[in-house]
Amino acid sequence: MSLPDILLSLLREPLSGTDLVRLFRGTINHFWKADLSQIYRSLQALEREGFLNSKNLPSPRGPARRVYRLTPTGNRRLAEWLRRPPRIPAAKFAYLAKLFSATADERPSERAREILSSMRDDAARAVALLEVIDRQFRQAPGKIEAMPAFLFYPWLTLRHGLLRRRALLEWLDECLEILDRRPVSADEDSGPGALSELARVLKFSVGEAGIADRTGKDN
Amino acid sequence: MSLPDILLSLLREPLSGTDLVRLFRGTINHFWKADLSQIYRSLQALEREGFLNSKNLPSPRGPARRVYRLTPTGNRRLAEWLRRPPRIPAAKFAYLAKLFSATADERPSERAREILSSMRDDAARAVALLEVIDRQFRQAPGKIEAMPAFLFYPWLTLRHGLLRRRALLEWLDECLEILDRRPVSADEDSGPGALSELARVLKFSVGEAGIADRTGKDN
DNA sequence: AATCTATATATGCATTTGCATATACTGAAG
DNA sequence: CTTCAGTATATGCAAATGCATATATAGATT
Repeated sequence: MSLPDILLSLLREPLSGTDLVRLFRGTINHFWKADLSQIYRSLQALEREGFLNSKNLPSPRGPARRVYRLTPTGNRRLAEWLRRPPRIPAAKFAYLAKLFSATADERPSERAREILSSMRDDAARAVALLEVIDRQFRQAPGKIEAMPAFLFYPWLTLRHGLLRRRALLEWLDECLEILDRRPVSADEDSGPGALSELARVLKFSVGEAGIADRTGKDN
Repeated sequence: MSLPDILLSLLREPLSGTDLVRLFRGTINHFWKADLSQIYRSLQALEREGFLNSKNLPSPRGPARRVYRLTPTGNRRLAEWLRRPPRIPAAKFAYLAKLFSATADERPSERAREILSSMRDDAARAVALLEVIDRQFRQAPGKIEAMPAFLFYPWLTLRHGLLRRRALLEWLDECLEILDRRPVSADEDSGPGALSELARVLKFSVGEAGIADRTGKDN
C-alpha cells in the first residue's frame, strides 16, 4: 500500500517512469524494493485516480517520456501520508528461518556455520557498497552538519542501512564465536518433541500440552 | 516461496495447523510473518503435493485437529531447502521512506524528529519484549554454551532481533543528535531539482541530465 | 532504407499476502 | 436441551509482488 505514496513523495519534481526506476535502483531499493512493472502500474493508477497528471516530453536519448507531475490532490495525499505514523514492516528473513531449524540437518552446527558465513558474505558486500555511497555523500561540498536538506535526509537513511549491516556483522561474529565454544555433544539429542520443549520454555502451547498464549502482537 | 519450506522445517514433529499458528505467533513471526490463512492454505498445498500427510486426532480442548506429518518426499525437500543459500529478502521500511522525503513537508526537521521518535518508541518496545524472551531462554537449566540444540539455534535468531533493534536505537540517537546540531538554515532551500542534485552526487541519472547508471544489483 | 541497439512504456500471469468471514465442532453454563 | 464461548479449519477476494515478455520509438550502423 505504500509504493504509490513513495512515488508521490519522489514526484516533488516532475519525473518519468524511467527516472523513477533509476532512482529506485540507485537509492530507494535500499529500503523499499520495487519492480519496474510495479512502478509503471502504480503511476498509471495514480493518474487514473487524479493524484498525478502526465505529458509526453522528448527524451535526450530515446523515445518520448511520459513525465508525471503532482496534482493538488496528489500533494494533499502526500502531506497526509507523511503525517501518518508508518506501519511496522513484515519481517522476512529466510536466513534466520534456516538457522532456526538448523537441527533439521544431520549436522546442525556445520549447517549453522554455513548459513552464518553465507550471511556474512552478503553483509560484508552490502557494507562495502554502502560505505562507497556514504563517501559520495560526504564528498559533497560543505560541512556535514550543514549538508543541504535534499542530501541530508537521504543520507540518514543510508546511514541506517550501513549501521544495520555493521550490527549484523557483529551478531554474526558473536554467533560464530559461541558456536566454536559450544561442545559438540550439545547438538546430539535434539529428538522429537523439541518444538514442544521450546514452546514450554517460551510459555506458549504446542501440541498436547497447552499452557497459555503469548499476548500482544509481534512486530 | 519460503513459507512452505519453513512449515516443513517446523514439522519435524507432527503438528496441527493451530500448533503452527501458535508457534508463529510466539516465535517465527520475529523473522517471518505469516497469517493463519496462509499457514492453513500452505499445509493443504503441501499435502496435495505429497510432502505431508495428515490425520484427524482429538484435541484436548476443542474439535479434532488435522495433524500433519512429513512424508519421505517432504523430508527430502526440507534437506534440500536447508542446503540452498537463502535469498536476500526484499527491504520494506516505510519509516525510512518517510524520512527520505522529509523535505516534502513544510518543516522537514520537525517531521524528521517525529518520524525518528516514533521509530524510537517502536524499537524500544521491541527491545523490551525481546529482552524478556532472551531472559526466558537464559533461565533454562544448564549452561549457555551447552544449551540444548532445540533451544540454542532459535535463541541465536532471537539474539539477531535483539541486536538489530539495539543498533536501530543507536542509529536513531545518532540521527536525533545530528539533527540538533544542524542549523535551521540548512533546510531552507530544498527547491525543485533536489532529486536531480541527489542523483548527481550519487552519480546516476535522473531527468534531463543523464550521466551513467550505477551498476550491479542492490540488495 | 533496412537493421540493430538502447531506451521507454506497457501487459500477462501465477503467486503471495492480508484481512475478513464462513463453517463446524466441543464443552460448559443456563 | 439450548445457547454460548472457545477452538479449529477453511474460503473469498482484492491487492501486491516478481518475473517474463511485448510493443514502440530514437538514433546509430551498414
